[in-house]
Amino acid sequence: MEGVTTLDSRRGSYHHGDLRNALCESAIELARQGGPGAVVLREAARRVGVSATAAYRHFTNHSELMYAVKRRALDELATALRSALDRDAPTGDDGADAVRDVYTAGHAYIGFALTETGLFRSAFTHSGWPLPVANPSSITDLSTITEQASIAEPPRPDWVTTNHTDLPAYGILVRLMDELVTTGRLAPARRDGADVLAWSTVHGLANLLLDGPLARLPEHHRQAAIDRTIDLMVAGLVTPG
Amino acid sequence: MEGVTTLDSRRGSYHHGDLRNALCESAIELARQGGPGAVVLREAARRVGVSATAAYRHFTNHSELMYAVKRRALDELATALRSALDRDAPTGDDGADAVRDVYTAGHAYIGFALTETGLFRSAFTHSGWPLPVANPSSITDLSTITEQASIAEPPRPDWVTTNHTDLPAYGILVRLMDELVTTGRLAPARRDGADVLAWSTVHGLANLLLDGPLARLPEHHRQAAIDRTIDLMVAGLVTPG
DNA sequence: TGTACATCAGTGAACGCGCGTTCACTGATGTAC
DNA sequence: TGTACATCAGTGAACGCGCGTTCACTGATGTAC
Repeated sequence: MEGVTTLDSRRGSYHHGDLRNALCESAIELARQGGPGAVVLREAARRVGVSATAAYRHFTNHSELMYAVKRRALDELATALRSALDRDAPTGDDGADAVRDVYTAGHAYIGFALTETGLFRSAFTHSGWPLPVANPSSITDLSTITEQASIAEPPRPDWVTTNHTDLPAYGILVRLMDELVTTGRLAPARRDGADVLAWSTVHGLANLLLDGPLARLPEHHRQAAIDRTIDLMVAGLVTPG
Repeated sequence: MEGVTTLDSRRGSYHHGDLRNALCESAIELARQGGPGAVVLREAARRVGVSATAAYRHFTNHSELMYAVKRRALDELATALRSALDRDAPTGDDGADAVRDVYTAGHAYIGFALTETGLFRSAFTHSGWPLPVANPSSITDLSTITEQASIAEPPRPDWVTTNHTDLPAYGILVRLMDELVTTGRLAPARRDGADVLAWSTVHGLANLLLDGPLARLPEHHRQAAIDRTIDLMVAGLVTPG
């Protein structure tokens, strides 16, 4: 047990030992409760029990902290999707499973937006700092994007890459769409852009429900709108099985 | 010409005569240039050439000003849609026209988001103050909504109603979908929720392009993503003509 | 038609707030010899 | 193994900023008699 002392033995001492992560965690919690506007550097430091100045040893400024929160929020979204999908047991009918997975992911996406609203808003707030570039299926020449992206990179670009692993939620979506094609439930001619369509649909619905004109639908109408929208989206995409 | 003096003759005098509108206009301009965060009561007053305090004769607080901006931004969106639709001349084939109108409106929606980004963000920013409730086609019992809505109303609810006229953009969408049904291009069984689906799709795409992982697509890929997404959405909805 | 007076629509100074950020600093840590 | 010293990771006070909002006020307007 002696090898693992580093973190715990340092806690409480003058040197925190893991302050960057602690600040991140604290900032995420602020975002979870109050959305992107609640991500206040001073408050995050306060909650960790450290002076505000200390944060500047680990983040060049507030934007970088905000950016870290944004990335983490996107990760939590992906995790939510993944764990919803994991709950689906295979039925033996691969095609039906593939379609069902799209439903599941769609509902999980909306569910995340409605229950983790603060994180959802933080994930998609306008930060000024660019996200990694998504890689829609309709775009074949990835190299161009990667290039273009790294040219437009902000000052310290090491925390930005263009790998798919950086956008796990999008990776999940791509996999789901591929699965539809593999099982013959999505015509290959419709595969291009199908991921962006699916994403746009659930993302737009989430936003309309949160901040748009659907914000005050009574609960059961809200659920009906969600079900119906996802139904129509899937029905428009897949070929009947 | 003597009857119309009121406004102009008062301008420059101690009493402005139309300060509420002037502040609104000023605030809208701030929103246009900098989004919802740029809507600063003091700055709006400054630009009108009036003390900040004066604004409090016309708005109870900053939220009410923000709300006015939000409403106006939604109006401008509707106007953009309408004028794009007006540019389409009838071809004689009503069914084809109805489908084309959906394309046109979809592209105009995205276009508005991309060119009037500040206003678009302001229209859909989280304000804390509720918008009028949209009235999705899948919800038949309007009276329930209206009731529920007015119960949950904020202190001074006279500028909030639940009429369709208050959500002109949504009214346009409803009309387009009805037209699809009338011309036989949308199966009546799919009519319910079709408006919410269409709205979600373009709204989601707009947000992903502005603040999401599609934000940094190179221009021509961006245009391809827009075209393809709207194509797929329409294709999934209408019956081939 | 003139006048007294209530009301309306402005003014300008000030308040408190909390933020991001900078500064000069100091205690803890790790490393070269 | 001990020691000198560079570097690292914190501290606390302070700055400037601009905001929303309140206060006591005053000049302009409109109305009753």
